[in-house]
Amino acid sequence: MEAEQLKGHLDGLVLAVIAGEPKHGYAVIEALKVRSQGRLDLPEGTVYPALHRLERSGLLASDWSSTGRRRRVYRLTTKGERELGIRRQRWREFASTVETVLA
Amino acid sequence: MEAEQLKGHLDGLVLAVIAGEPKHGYAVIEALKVRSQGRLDLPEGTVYPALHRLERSGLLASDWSSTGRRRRVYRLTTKGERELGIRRQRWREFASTVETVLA
DNA sequence: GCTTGACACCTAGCAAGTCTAGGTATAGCC
DNA sequence: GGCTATACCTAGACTTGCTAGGTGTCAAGC
Repeated sequence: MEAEQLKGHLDGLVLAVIAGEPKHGYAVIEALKVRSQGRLDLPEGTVYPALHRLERSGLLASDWSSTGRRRRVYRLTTKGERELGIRRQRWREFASTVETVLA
Repeated sequence: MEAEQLKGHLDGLVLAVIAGEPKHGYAVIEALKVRSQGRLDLPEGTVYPALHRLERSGLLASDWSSTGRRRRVYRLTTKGERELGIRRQRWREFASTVETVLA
C-alpha cells in the first residue's frame, strides 16, 4: 500500500475504528491492520500525529487509562461522530469520481 | 472535492485521460472536468507540474504541435501504459481496503 | 485599432500529510 | 538481568496539490 494514496483518507479510517469502541493508539494500529486484512500496516509516526490532529480538531477526546499500562484512550466526540458520517459520504463521492475517470 | 484526498491519485487520472488520445495540458484539464461531470475542476498549477513529473518519470512523452497554437501535446509511452494498468489495479485494492475499514 | 476574454503555457513558494528514524518507559518471560 | 512486546512521542525529510503570480496568442465586439 503506497503512502501517498492514503493522504487525506487516514483520518476517516481512524475515526471509523475508534467509533466501534474507544481505543488507545497502539490498538488503533492493530485494529487498522486486522480490519484491512493486513493491508494497512501503519507506522506509529503516522498514526500518533493523526490522533493528535483529530483531538486538536475536537473530533476525538482522550483520557489516560487509570489502570494497568500507561495508555491514552481515545473516543469520538459528538462532533467526531458527525464528522465520520461526512467522511464516509465524501469517500463515496471521491471513489465514484475516480472510478469514472479511471475506467 | 477536497484537495488532500486527491493526493497520490492524480497521476493515474491524468494517465487515464491521455490514454484515450494524446492531449495537451489545457485539454487534460478539460477532459478531467468533463469525465468527472464537473467534480474535478483542477487548477493549472496542479496539472502542469503533474505532466512534467510524469514526463520526467518516462510515463509520458511530449511534442510541440507543429500547427496552430503553441501547444505541448502529451502521449503515453509504453512504460506509461504499463503504469496505468498498475495504477488501476492499485486503485481497486486501495478502494476496497478503505471500503472495508470505513464500513 | 483596441480591448476583452478564452486559450495555453509556466513556476516559486506555501500548506498539508505520511514516513523515517530516532528517543523514552513499562511489563512479562526466560 | 536481559530480551521482547507493548506504548508513547517527535523532529525532519519528502512528496504533492494549490495559490498566486507571470508570459503570450487569437478571435470577437466596440
